Amino acid sequence: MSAHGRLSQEILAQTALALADDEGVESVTVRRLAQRHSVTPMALYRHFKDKDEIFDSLAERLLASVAIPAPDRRPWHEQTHDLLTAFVAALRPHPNAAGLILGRILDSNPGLVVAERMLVLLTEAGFGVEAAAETASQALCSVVTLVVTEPGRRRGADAEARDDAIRAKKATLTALSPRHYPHVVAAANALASCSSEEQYYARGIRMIVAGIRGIQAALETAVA
Amino acid sequence: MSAHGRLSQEILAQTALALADDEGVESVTVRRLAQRHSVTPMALYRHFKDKDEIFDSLAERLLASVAIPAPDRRPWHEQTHDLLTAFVAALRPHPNAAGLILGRILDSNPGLVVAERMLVLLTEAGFGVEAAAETASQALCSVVTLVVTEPGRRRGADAEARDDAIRAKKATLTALSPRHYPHVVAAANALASCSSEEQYYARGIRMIVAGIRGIQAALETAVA
DNA sequence: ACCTGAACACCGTTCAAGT
DNA sequence: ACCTGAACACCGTTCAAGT
Repeated sequence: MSAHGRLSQEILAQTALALADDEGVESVTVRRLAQRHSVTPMALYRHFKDKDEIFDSLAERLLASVAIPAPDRRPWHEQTHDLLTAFVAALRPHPNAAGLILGRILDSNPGLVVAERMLVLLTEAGFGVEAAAETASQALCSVVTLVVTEPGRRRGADAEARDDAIRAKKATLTALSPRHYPHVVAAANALASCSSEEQYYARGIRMIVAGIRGIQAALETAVA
Repeated sequence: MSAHGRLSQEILAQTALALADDEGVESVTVRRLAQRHSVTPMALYRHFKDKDEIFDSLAERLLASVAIPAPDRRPWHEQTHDLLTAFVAALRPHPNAAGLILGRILDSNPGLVVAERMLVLLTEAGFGVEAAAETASQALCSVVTLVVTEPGRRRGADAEARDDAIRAKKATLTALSPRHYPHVVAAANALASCSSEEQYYARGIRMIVAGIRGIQAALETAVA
């Protein structure tokens, strides 16, 4: 790669994301980013004030990749389900970087678009301003956490290392005292990895939507 | 402090937690931990294999501080509510460190005790082994995320800096285009900070429990 | 305008040594 | 057994300089 006019926020955010995908967020350093572009570390400081801004850009890039479904005439909870599903679909390819989104949803336009859409749906559902704000925040953060804590994923490890880690975890949990932890031992396999990622995410999203509906029901009985 | 026989895993985990509370997790370094005990950095390596083990111990300490309610005869969802409330109560004093728990619940006995209790309650509710495992994991991780992403908190900042950050965030959100983000602008205050932490956590926990009950209801209709 | 180079204060971790 | 000291390879960031 040449080192002339080839740098930009966008391209550096893309490289940072690739680096996080390959080796984990802790491997995203100013120096390694510079190295990938055959450039001095200091060259990056033309495009970013500091390292945190690199992570801001990375999070923005991730949020921009959410394919927000167009509003339609179905009930709010079905549309919420689809919005959260789209959110998860955007994050799943990037489990190492997804956690960076947590404090940054309201810090970029793509994140604000997602938040705005969520608030619209909760307003349709009858939530007041404050309840909608806190519920939207919790729903979006829960979805991120679903990806970050997917059982059996290992930060920045290749498939083989991942399988070894899962096997080791299963062995450890299975070897626990069945007297003290009978349910943990019985569930060792499911706790160490998902048998089906699709089922894991489908159930997780259903649970979040069900939670919002539960809160909403309480709202309505309070009004009545 | 003397430097003779004064070090131990427990005491170092305590110092690490205090350091995280005061200045954020990124300030928890081997060298600063050693400094707080008037000791050479290398002295810590008698008690920990590497830095990650320090975080493991810190997480274990946090999980050990959960005051798990004694089982009683009330319905599973009420007991689940109280268990999650106790979990939140243990984490709230340590918002900077709470995130360290996320991948570590099954890595220590105190965490396993919490997980086992959660699995017992979900089994009472009628969940199968795999559904209970994934649901327990999601519920506990969501509760952690609730603390980590509490609106308006700032990692390792004092009260004044925190207020400044909240004021700035409110101003930024309020100044957004009301054409593009009407609901975000209207909810600016609630998005930037909680007006009531008690309400925020109460609603958050209710939403998680309601989510579990929603999944359970789907289970029962599938059986019927 | 954009990139380089040298320097500074930090970091985790190794190895060999002290007592 | 427990801690020290010097060293190594890394890190983010500053400042002054090149073109």
